[in-house]
Amino acid sequence: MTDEQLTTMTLTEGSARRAPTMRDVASLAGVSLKTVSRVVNQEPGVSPELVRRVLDAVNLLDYRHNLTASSLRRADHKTATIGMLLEDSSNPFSSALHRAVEDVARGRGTLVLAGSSDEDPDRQRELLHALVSRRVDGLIVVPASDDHSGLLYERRLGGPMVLVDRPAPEADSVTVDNRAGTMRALRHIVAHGHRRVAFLGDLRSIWTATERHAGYIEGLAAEGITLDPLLVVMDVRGAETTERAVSGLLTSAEPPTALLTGQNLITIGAIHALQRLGLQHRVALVGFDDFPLADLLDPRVSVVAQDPAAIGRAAAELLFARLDGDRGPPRHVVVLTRLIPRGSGEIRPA
Amino acid sequence: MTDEQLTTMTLTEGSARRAPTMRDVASLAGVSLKTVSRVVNQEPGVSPELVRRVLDAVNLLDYRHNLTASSLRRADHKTATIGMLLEDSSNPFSSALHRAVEDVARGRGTLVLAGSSDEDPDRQRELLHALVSRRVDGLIVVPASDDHSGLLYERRLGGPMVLVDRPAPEADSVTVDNRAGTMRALRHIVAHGHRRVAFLGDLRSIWTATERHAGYIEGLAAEGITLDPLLVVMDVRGAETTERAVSGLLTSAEPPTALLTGQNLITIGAIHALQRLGLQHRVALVGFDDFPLADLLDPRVSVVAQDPAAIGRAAAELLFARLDGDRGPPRHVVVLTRLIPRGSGEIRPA
DNA sequence: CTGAAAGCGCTAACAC
DNA sequence: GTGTTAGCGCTTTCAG
Repeated sequence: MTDEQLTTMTLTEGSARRAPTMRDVASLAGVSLKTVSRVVNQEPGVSPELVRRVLDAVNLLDYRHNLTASSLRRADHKTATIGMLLEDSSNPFSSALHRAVEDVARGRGTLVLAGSSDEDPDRQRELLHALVSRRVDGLIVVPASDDHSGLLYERRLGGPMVLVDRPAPEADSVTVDNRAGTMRALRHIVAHGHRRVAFLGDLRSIWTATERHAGYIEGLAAEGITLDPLLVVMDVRGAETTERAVSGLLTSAEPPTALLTGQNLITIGAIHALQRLGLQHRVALVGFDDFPLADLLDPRVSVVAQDPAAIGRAAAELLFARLDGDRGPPRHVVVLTRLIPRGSGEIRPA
Repeated sequence: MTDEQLTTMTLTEGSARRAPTMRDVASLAGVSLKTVSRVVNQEPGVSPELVRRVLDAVNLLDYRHNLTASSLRRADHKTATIGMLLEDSSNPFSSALHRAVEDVARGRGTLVLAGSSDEDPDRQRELLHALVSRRVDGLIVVPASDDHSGLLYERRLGGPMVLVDRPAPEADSVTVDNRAGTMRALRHIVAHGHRRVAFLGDLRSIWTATERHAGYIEGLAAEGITLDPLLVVMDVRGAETTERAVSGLLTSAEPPTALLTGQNLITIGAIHALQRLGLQHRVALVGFDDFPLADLLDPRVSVVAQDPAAIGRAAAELLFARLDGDRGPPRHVVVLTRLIPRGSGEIRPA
């Protein structure tokens, strides 16, 4: 590039100037396009003198490497971007997951393209399509409902995929010990003298909900307590319906003396109901999944805590192992939950 | 594509098959590449018969449009992806923001590439670079600290940029009425009989922290109360340091009768300290920024609430207006905060 | 060590 | 309506 050309570019700065390309850098530095490519990609074997000239030109022009063009031509077609399908990026579990994945990805120079499915299979399909169209290197997915078929089909086309929170035999997955965690919670409650423990669970279409429900059933059996179907409410969704369900339970003829809630928002709804009835210090409560400020409430809320950061990290590491060429059979990581007694779960029956 | 070729492809299905391209679709459908492009991009003027043949071939081959190649060639160079720089995707304010932007973007067929800067300018630069390299169509940024220079410089190169939470004259921005909101909170506290109101603020390097501090000062003046410097603690970061600061204030010779906290985590730290001292029902508290479960605590926490969803929506709409060609001067949207009295802010002095 | 030519998968601009 | 040609910005391949 001659001085005259450079001047012209400077003059047109105000307008929407075309972004400089490698060619521009090359002609300004007086080298070939390929040499610029080598420097930009930090390939070895370029003389220090040329490296300097190229770098100077890069700075002068504010050249920014175009990864979209790069990955198009590149043999491995990698975009250094992974996709993530969340249930809802605004809920604390999802966002902690997202953050953990982001942190692992950053260490590998990779960015995360995330979307929220809201448990809607259509939305999930749409997002999946959008991510595949952008040729993400791999996917981390919290599957909406249990329709894994479309998901696994798409996996055949795109790169590797790691399932989170809900497993499938054919794919890598990271889940928690839902049954064992729930059983431990039940044992804990029973150890404090309760025999009538109600269980409130999420939509039965969600795998974790049925697993936790199963854990409750197994736990009762292990403790030699007969299941009372009236104490089980499934398909509870969100805080509001939970409030009604809990109120119904507690004002019934034979109310439970303790509650075991199968999910975050259900726990919060239950607390609302207990407070409204003034029973928060008389009815025991253990929730599955921890939440912020659980230790600031009165009573402090006992929970079976998941570790979303550990889950996210595990998922990301599985994915990157695949991207590094691991062709082994599907791996299924189970991250353990932890019972945190804080007060609400240690209330004894009247 | 002949039948023989198709058979060969089917046979190699098990191995890592190259993803089908438009050419593959074209030859299978017996049309030109351009016709496939027209169908895939839903351009008008293709006979129904050919549309059908192309679509059949697409389904048969599981063809997925390659957006990276498309945007490279396309005149506008749009990638249908926007970048978002957050403080920390795992905190509730950031994730609500993210979600709101995602929702607006979805309506425009656009995906969101997000990263967390953790208030670190280096990390911010790095992420910015990564986003620009991927040629995002535009950026929504919650600036780390107040070093806007690098940010605005990058803006000249890339597409449009909207600043959130911290404004700059040269760029579009969405902020909240930090001063007015804080003044309203102070007036509210004073109206309940307090004269000694302490203020705890975040790092002075953060614009919102200084604005809220200024609101406190102005509020005092408006109420005719002399500022007592001993009641002001700035540069409080996180829950722990807050706890120490609050304990110090409340055990001093002339303790405050009310607390005004300038940020989420500071409010929570203050509650911890108050609970530890058993003063939560004696010292009034109003926090800037709402948080989940604030209405489940005892006492319920009065706050000046921001509306992260509205902020995110506004930011996304500003950005898409620019992407639609708006070349007007920078616009600065201010989203109003709202005082929510819940109990803690209505405690009267002893 | 450096460079010229070809082409990644797609769309723009023009033929027909 | 449909097809042909050129080329987006880059990396690959291969020649020097």
